[in-house]
Amino acid sequence: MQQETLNFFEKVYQVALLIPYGRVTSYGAIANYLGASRSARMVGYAMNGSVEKNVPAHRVVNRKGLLTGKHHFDGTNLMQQLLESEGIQIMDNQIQDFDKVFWDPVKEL
DNA sequence: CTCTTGACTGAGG
DNA sequence: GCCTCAGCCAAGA
Repeated sequence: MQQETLNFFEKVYQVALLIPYGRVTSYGAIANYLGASRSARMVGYAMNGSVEKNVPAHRVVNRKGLLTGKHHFDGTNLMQQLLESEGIQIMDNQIQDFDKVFWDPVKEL
């Protein structure tokens, strides 16, 4: 489903939308899937419009499983609550059992 | 065209 | 294992 017609941002959105319920992934994983493993920052940068794109950005965290992007939500623990509502355990902005809930688009797709 | 910004990552101390 | 530094790349001013 690799459409070169899509922009980098839109590709990020597409992958993010494919994240299964109760799973999470990292910016680097998405970037790697897009063939831009060096552009992990762009993935997060693209998420600025994730809300408008209906993208589950709360399922996307950094490689440590840390909710680094929670600032970009309502500004509170909204991101954490969304993840917890999906069955993901979070403690101190850090996903517990990260390697268990981790979803790698390269391997899964 | 140049400079700045950033929801990142890997390597080194 | 934690902290710091540097590299990387795209978009906006």
